[in-house]
Amino acid sequence: MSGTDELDQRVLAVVGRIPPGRVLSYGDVAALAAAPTPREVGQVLARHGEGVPWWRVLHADGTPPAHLRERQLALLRAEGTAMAPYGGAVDLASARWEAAPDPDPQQPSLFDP
DNA sequence: GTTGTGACTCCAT
DNA sequence: CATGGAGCCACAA
Repeated sequence: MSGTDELDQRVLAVVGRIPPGRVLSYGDVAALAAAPTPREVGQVLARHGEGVPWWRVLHADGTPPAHLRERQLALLRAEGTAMAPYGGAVDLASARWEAAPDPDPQQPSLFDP
């Protein structure tokens, strides 16, 4: 079997469960999907991104890739995503999705006073 | 096997 | 704020 296929599935799974109005950076997706590098996330979305909300993934500074800039911003704005004051970028501080690193039912809560 | 390219990110200048 | 370089990994020619 090929690990790359599994990687594709993991990346698509992570992107697929980003809720509307929320976003992640390529680096975030890479970390959550255990991708080797953020670049690979972009490659996966370029190849198989048709079935997932790819527009909820952007650069680490909240700006979308140049070739998708207009379309992606329009989609994000349509979902009510928190935009930066100047527009043209997402306010990551507000819109960044606080995803659980891994929804493990076996994993006890780290917060246990 | 080498080289160029890409939906990345970080750091220095 | 703009540029460049390095680190990074997969893929096509």
